[in-house]
Amino acid sequence: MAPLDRSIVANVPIFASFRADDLDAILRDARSVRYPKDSSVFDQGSEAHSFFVLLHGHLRVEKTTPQGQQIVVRYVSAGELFGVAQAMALKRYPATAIAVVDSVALSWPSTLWSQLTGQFPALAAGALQTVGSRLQDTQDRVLEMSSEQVERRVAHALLRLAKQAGRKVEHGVEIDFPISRQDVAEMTGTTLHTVSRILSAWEQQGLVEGGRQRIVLRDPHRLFGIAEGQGKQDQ
Amino acid sequence: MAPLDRSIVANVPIFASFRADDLDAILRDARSVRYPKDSSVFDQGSEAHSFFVLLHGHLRVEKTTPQGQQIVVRYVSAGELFGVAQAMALKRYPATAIAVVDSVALSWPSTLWSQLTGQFPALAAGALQTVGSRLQDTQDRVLEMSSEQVERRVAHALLRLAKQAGRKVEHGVEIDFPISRQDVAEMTGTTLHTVSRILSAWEQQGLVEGGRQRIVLRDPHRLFGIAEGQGKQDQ
DNA sequence: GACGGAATTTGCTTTAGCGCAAGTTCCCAG
DNA sequence: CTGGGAACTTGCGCTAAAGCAAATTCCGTC
Repeated sequence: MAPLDRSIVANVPIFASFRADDLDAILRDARSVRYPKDSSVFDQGSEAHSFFVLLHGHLRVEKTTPQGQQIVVRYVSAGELFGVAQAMALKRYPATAIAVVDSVALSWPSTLWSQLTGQFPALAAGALQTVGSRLQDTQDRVLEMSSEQVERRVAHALLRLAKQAGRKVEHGVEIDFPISRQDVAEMTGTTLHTVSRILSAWEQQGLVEGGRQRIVLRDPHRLFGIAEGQGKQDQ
Repeated sequence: MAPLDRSIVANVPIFASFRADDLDAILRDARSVRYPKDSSVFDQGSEAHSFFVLLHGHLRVEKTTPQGQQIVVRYVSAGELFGVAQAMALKRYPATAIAVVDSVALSWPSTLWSQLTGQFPALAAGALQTVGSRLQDTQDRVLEMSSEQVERRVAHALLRLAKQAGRKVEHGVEIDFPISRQDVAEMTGTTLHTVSRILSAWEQQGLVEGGRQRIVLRDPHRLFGIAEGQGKQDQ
């Protein structure tokens, strides 16, 4: 295995506060792995053998019921810690992570978690923050699903995606990875039909621009208005 | 402040693995506070001054949108760690915690968190587990809200409540604190009307027994059937 | 022991958005 | 460049559950 240079994690927030030699020590146990588009990094229900940091690309994390119903839990972007099941005392991964574009991740054996956190308390603190902010996001999502109608939820979802993985293009912000209507439906608790209808309507009004697995926000500001509920009285 | 004896945390899982003298050290900085029924332990948006362990009673944790829509995030039972906002790098509490019965909690100043976790790594590990399992629960809730209809969600919610805070009574399991139809609605993302209708129907069938802020499960097994979707074809 | 308010029940009406079905478009593979 | 399948669109009918409204029950209080 080629030794990993610490420069590769320069943009990983969780390692930002680490000293150079500590970083080297941590990276000694890491492996860098390439995940081609549409391959899985880990699968729901399989043994939680590793934890990861994403270096390049984007992952979709999805969760399926025994009956086959599926949701998109979240998207992972470069620099994020993920797959920390072991740290939460889980033996198995509670969800599946799929690369939506060619991606690269660092991985460590789960067995090292307790050793590393013992040695580097900042790692435990960082993980707690990561998990905490995910908890916040998920609770906000519950609140949203309880109180907002579908159109507003979709608007919120798109704005969040744009913020997390938006790329400025000529006439707006494009979501920087392939995403289908079905994916948006699974993020917002609705059906691909309803998402398609909503996006079509928005496209009419010049709010977004669609395409096959492609969404461009042309007017994020007005979209924000819809997300906040100011969208219906004046239109 | 009276010194706290370590016996009072005998039933707190997060402290289970601690040595007696470490426990004493931790308890030196703790305060024991009584919260009468309906009083708040902390309020959404206020400064996260403390973190807590619940010794006696039950709390309802609720979250409100700027527009006033509210959900019940969860119920806290004795022995649980809560209010760890600071540990997740939050300056303010993201929700409100209300005592639903007279309750007692230990509290520590948030400022001690980093010091204590530095000194006792098991505390950080325990917090990570706590937050992790909450994240799991919340994600399951999203999955449930996306894929199940209201009746099944209510069944799931009641079964969870019974498991967490059920008390065996003559003809079933009673939820051991006052809980209104409105509360159940806010746990399941529906309205009190719908919950009332569902409970009335179940009462007809002898599945539950209602009352003012009171729910007794008379036939948890059949309720489980409904929760899992086997409830509709044979009835 | 009557009063007042909160909690609950229940009927009726309405509707958002789901399910089904039938296209259409677009991309990739051969 | 042609065929096939996946992604997407769109129309239509239906229903679960929300919204609205009005009783009714229950409990603590004065």
